[in-house]
Amino acid sequence: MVRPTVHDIAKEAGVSLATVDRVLNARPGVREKTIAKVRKAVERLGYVRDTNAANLARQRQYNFAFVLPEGSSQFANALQDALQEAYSSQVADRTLIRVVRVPLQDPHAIVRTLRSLNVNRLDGLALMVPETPQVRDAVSRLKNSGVAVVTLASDLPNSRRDFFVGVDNVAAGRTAALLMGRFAQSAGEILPVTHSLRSRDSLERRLGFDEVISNEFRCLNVLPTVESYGDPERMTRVIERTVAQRKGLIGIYSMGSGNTALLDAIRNSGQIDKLTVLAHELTPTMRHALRENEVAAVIAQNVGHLTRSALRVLRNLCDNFPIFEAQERVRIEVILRENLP
Amino acid sequence: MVRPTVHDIAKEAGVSLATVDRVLNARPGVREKTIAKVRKAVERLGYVRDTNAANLARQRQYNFAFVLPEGSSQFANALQDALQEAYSSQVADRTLIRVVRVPLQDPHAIVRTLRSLNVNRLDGLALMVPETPQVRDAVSRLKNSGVAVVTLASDLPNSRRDFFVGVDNVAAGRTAALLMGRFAQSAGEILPVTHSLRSRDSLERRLGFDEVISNEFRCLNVLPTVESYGDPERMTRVIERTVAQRKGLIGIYSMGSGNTALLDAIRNSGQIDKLTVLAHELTPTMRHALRENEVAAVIAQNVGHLTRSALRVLRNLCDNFPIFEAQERVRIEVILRENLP
DNA sequence: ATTGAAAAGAGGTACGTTCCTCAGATATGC
DNA sequence: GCATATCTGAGGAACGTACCTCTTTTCAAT
Repeated sequence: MVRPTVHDIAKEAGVSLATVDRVLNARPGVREKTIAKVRKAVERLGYVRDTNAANLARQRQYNFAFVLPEGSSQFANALQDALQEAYSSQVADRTLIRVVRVPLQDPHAIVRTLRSLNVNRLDGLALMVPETPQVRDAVSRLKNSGVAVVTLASDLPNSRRDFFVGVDNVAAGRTAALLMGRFAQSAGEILPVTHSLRSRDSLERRLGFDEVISNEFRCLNVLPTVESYGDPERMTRVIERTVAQRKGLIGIYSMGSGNTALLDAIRNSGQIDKLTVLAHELTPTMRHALRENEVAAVIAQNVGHLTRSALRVLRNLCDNFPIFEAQERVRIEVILRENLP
Repeated sequence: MVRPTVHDIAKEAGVSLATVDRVLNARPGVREKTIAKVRKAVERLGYVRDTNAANLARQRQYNFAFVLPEGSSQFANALQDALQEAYSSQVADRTLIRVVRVPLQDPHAIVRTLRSLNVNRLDGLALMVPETPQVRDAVSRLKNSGVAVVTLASDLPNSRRDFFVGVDNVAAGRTAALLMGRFAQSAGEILPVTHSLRSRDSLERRLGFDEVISNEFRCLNVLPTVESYGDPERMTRVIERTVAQRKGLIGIYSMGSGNTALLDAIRNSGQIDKLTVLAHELTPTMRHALRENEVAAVIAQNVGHLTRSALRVLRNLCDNFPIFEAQERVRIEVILRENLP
């Protein structure tokens, strides 16, 4: 009982191999009746296409680019590492990946980069940048050139992007709130921090966080969000001032990047072991802070899943295949000191 | 810049294609120096074997069996579903999987099942059963017949099994303890429950749990473990009695299966919203309980990962390939109401 | 120098699919 | 009935690797 091949189908349907091939690959030039015959034979024999052989023969090359934030972003570094790993394993076979890093705070530089991509040599693009009108336009241009576009981790909901790969950030914020509420041993104030609320992910997390806190943990009071705009010194100043002045402060919720500076500031305030600190993304900094009990929990998304999902979606978009949304839903992971991977 | 092939390696190393093939597939008949030459060429060119072509040419068929607990185990059902899914996707191609369910409480039935496996038609076995001397012997027999054996979710550490696929259950217990300690709003007693401490996973979780509670949460007192031995009525009786009598009870930690009966019992006690309940494995029962706020958190392992990992490990064992332990380390997931997948 | 085993080369076929060409068949419109 | 367009058939060449046989080379021990 071996697996049937296209040859078996051809014999069973009483047609030639070429016709079977045309039917299986939905190429034109076959009558409806003949198509039905082949379909029946496929069903009767339980034929399943051998994807190994198909991929080998097809020799399809996917050219993808990943545009990620530049420099100090540990999360982006982790993503790039995951891509490298996908590349050297079989996950990314027949796909060429180019990673471009762009400065987060400079929308024009981002757009320049997006413009510089050679759309003739590009099948798909994965994008992790803040939402600005210029970026939306650039995405529109790429879509017009027939490039598949997915947003990664941070969505651009009003752009023409094809798909968003990443966690539901509202739910991530809700998860953070639930943890904050349950961990808190008394009433008090919570300070939300991020590099910028222009980043869609931060904004959505804040929404989710507020929702749960205001519905279920009335004794907690969420302060206005502190934005650092990627400036460590600004972060340090604001945190030190707030911690010193706000005597009712019991927790800090970091919704974006820049956690290294944030943690340093909290440490300097001398209050780190009195505060419940929650943050996102499992970077080396957060890993260390978890071990030291400085951070209560980290809400993370698995960068390996993220990259694999992005690649899968981009490939399917290129081939006009359907996307199985359930499979692409990235999980919200809760990392504590004891389940650090 | 296309991917290099074996031909390119042969040219680069200055040897013939046959020699490259011998080196890549670890066949004998090549001098150390030549092996080194080929290895260098592989590295210089960044050669990665095209697994599509390799699998196509190899025509290898793997025959695997999965022995899982019978009947009511929702976790085992989830595992079987995950296997089915792996089977119908490309994850399990060229592998034949047979699933056998055995009664957990009957070591002799388990051994009978293991004996009934035709070792000539079997390349590998994944096993999820409690640890008994008879099972250890059966594993030994299978190993003598050249069958690769991995334990799944629940380990058999003193057997001759090749590998354990599953979470570090001590760490899972520690994670539960950390959550229990942080969630608890006052001092009090914690009741640990399981179907049987003979199950290696329950035992280890209890160890990890006690470690963290006794080191860090002195105000919590862990009671002796209640064992239900798979009997729902016994479970109901014991739980109802304990909840009624122990006024200081603030939490319940379920380390094993049988959570449906456990939850029913707690519900009947009328104390469910005063108790912090933690349990393992994300079954439909637990999913519902999380949504209803009856359970604070579930510590889970991803059954998809588990099965994929088991398959990968079994295949590598069959081919005498190395196992990348880091990749096979299954994560301990913390599931709350808000990050339910 | 001769021998012999180990090492390396040369060349081939096979895996199942894709995709191509070219020829022959069938249907359609006039 | 004939031209024309549309289907279908036949055959074959790839894709990259595995694995086979049969030679030839290498190199150390005699």
